[in-house]
Amino acid sequence: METIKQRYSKQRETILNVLQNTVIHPTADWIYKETRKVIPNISLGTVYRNLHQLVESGQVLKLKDDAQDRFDGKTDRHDHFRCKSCGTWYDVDLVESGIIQHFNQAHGFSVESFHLELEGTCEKCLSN
Amino acid sequence: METIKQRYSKQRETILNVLQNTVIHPTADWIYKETRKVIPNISLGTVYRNLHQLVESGQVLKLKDDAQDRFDGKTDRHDHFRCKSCGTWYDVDLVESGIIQHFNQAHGFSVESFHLELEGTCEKCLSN
DNA sequence: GTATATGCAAACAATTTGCACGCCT
DNA sequence: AGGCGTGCAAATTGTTTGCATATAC
Repeated sequence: METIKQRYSKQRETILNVLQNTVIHPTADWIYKETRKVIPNISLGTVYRNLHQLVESGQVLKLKDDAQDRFDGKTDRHDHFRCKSCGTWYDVDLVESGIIQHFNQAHGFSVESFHLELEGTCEKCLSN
Repeated sequence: METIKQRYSKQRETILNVLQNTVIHPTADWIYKETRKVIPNISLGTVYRNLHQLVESGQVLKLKDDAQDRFDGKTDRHDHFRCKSCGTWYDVDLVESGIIQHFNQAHGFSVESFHLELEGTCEKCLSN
């Protein structure tokens, strides 16, 4: 194990700030453009490097969209509703039972499909 | 709306066969290599084109992994457990309550996180 | 015969990386 | 001073596409 020494950088701080002040679950490119408003000469490579670091250190979540990666500055456990029509990602809270019906009523959405992805360590790897 | 006219092709049939006879949720490249064992001169472009068609026509599911796409020949509704250590995707069945505990006991897995992604149409788009 | 499917290679788009220089600590 | 961070541009990776030919119907 190796502790990552992370120095302060204006670029990283700005990127994190941008992410924590939006609800749109943006792509790297959107973040890049937004960050440029504050640091006009920041490079795309730097944005990617810092996003990667922020994900590693748990300050930011990486979401799996169709083409590009998306990022989420909200790191407390929550779920998502993704509109098939406009692609918007909404933050949502789980309800314990009658999930879908309850959900549609509460939000005015129309849920057509859902997918639960569990992550952790499988039996095989646990025994290694 | 346009009905897609899909002709028979040995390539597509073989790809679908490969997908329906594995549980590993493979990448396009793995499918390519596997298909080559049957049709040695099949091209990677053809594999991608057919995977896309099979997804469109609902015969195959596309999963969102980290880097590459993964595909699933099992199309009935089900969920996944993904091992953080070895990356394996397991097919799993949801249980109605006490999901995580029940789950760990039933499979011998150690669930560390989960994420429910709902898809459908949002309120805004419903009114268009 | 005609539209769909193919192999091949070139094009693309998102992301990563090597390098020389800059800036925290 | 030493090492992490940066900007830039080139490289890499996964996927898509144009084109001429082959095949299904």
